[in-house]
Amino acid sequence: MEMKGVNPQLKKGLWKPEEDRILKNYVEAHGEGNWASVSQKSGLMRGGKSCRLRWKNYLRPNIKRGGMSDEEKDLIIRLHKLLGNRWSLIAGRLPGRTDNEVKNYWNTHLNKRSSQGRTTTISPKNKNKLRKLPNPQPICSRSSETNNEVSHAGKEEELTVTSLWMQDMKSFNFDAEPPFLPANNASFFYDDEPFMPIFDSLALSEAFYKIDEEENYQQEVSGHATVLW
DNA sequence: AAATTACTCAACCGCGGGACT
DNA sequence: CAGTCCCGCGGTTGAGTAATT
Repeated sequence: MEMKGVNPQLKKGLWKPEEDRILKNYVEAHGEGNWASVSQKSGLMRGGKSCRLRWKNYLRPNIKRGGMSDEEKDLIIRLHKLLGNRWSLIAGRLPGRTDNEVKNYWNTHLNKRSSQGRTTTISPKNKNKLRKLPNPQPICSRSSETNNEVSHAGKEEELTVTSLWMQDMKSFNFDAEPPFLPANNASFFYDDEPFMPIFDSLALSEAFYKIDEEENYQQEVSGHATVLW
């Protein structure tokens, strides 16, 4: 039996353009899947997981790059409220965006926890630990955003995001049509990743139940339907 | 101008689940 | 049923870069 695990021959780290070209050519010729053999057959000295990730997050057709639009930000916030950290599910609602990109965007731009408590000077040795400090604030709390982080370029964006969030809390209508079908805007979804209404709606309805049970939102929110589905 | 600090995001890791034998 | 393989997910890291001192 062959040992699984670390292969010191395998290359790690950032992909070079030449490696991208090899992987892209190989996958376009042979199709996706069986990533473990890709590195051998293509000549890439990369692990299967690395190849798969590079393809999925970067080389795959129809990947959208660049900053998130306001609509995408709004959608991420809303879906995260519903689904939590189920990034692949959230990314499935954002055409051209990957779960990794959504996760990164949330952690760096939308998650207030990651930007709180940075006012003290941290030594270089500890700087990486800073992000791991537990934070008692709930996700998306706005409690501390007025007393610091007022002097960088992201301020305007944060205000936009948080105002969207406040708007969301007022406008999201949990009595609206259940999210079981995408109705007439099917073009909203991936062409190459078909929407799966049954599984998706199970997850979403589960999220609805949780919200209903834990926070009793249905009594608090009312008004017009919003644009999730 | 150089050093330090902060931030971003591509990529890695470990784990769990499904398919197959 | 147990073992193995493969895939996909979410958490985390750290290199590269931008901003600040």
